[in-house]
Amino acid sequence: MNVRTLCLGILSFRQMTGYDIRKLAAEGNFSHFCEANYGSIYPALSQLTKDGFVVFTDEVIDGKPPRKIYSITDKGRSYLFNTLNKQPGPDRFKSEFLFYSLFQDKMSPEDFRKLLVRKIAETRDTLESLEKANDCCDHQPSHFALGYGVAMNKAVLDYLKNYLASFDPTQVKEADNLSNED
Amino acid sequence: MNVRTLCLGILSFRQMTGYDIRKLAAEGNFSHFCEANYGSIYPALSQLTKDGFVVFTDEVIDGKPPRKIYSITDKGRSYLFNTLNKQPGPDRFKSEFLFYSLFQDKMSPEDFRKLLVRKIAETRDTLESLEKANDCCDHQPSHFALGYGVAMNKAVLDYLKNYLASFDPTQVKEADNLSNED
DNA sequence: TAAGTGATATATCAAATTGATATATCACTT
DNA sequence: AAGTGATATATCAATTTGATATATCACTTA
Repeated sequence: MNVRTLCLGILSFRQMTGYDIRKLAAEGNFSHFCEANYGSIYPALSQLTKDGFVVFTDEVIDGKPPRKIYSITDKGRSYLFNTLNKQPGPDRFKSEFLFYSLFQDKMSPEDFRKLLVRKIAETRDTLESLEKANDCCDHQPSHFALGYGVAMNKAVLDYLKNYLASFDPTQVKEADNLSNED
Repeated sequence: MNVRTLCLGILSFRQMTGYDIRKLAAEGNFSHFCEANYGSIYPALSQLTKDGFVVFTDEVIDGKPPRKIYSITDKGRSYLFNTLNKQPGPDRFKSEFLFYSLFQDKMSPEDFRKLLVRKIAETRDTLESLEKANDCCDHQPSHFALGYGVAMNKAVLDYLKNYLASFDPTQVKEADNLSNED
């Protein structure tokens, strides 16, 4: 699925700017299972406009930066639902952390432990943000996807904590106290 | 982490051809947490050769296609371990399936159920392959990463099965009988 | 009040990567 | 003898990433 279809899908929920789409797809709840940046979103919107799948209105309000507000058209909607009838491709998971873990025996135990502790903190933060989002939108379309993310991250967090505990039981607390933001 | 580092890491375990690397990174056990294709691997190997991080020997055996067997150099090894000292980037997860799930209320229940059943079969196949791989290589460097994948896919499988059950209890068996290979 | 920071907003571009395709040989089956 | 599938290298258009440029506004802080 390319960025054009992603934009079309997001615009099917409500009209918005390219900036808004990027926020959803790189920071918001959508970002847990899709990704897109300005460099692909703006060209995608241009192409979709050319194809008649979306239209935009220039909003020029005095004292605000001008915006292009994109809306999906009937043609775009029917193209989207046609795409959605095809089978989705497989999930894709990339983890630099797991690649690093292959070299555990080339690192000092100290270094690997640090890696684990950081990953635990990161996973816990992700999990918390997913749970929070899931509580807020009980009947939203994203409820199922958020629950999927919660289940996945819970399992990963357990696995990591258990591994750290078997590695060194005194260190589980360290991860609990480390915020991921530093 | 780019494909050059990926190749370097894989070559640090043993010498092999570009074709072998691609198999690991697109089909083998490595493919569960990293990805690369010919189009990025061969250019990466050229660059690594230019940089002196790897060397290759031309193997020309009569009655076999000629191969370039790449090995990591000391310079390459030290560059790799230097890279591994940096912090790994965050995991990346992309799921076309979850994106599709956002449009559940735009689909017929029948269509969404089919989507679920297929995903369950796919996840079960992935899980089985990970468990099998993990059993074979108890003390391999990939043991931790495979366990991570097992934990993740188990949780996802449970979540999907529970959702399907709540959706329609008679259909859980259908997923159990459906092979993913069709 | 001036300066600085961070959010909003659009846009572009080099570099990296994907996904497909081309080419060729060998092993195996039909 | 023909066809299929695995081994093996290589290229390329299209897509995507990640960074950067530009500009305005809101807010804080010195």
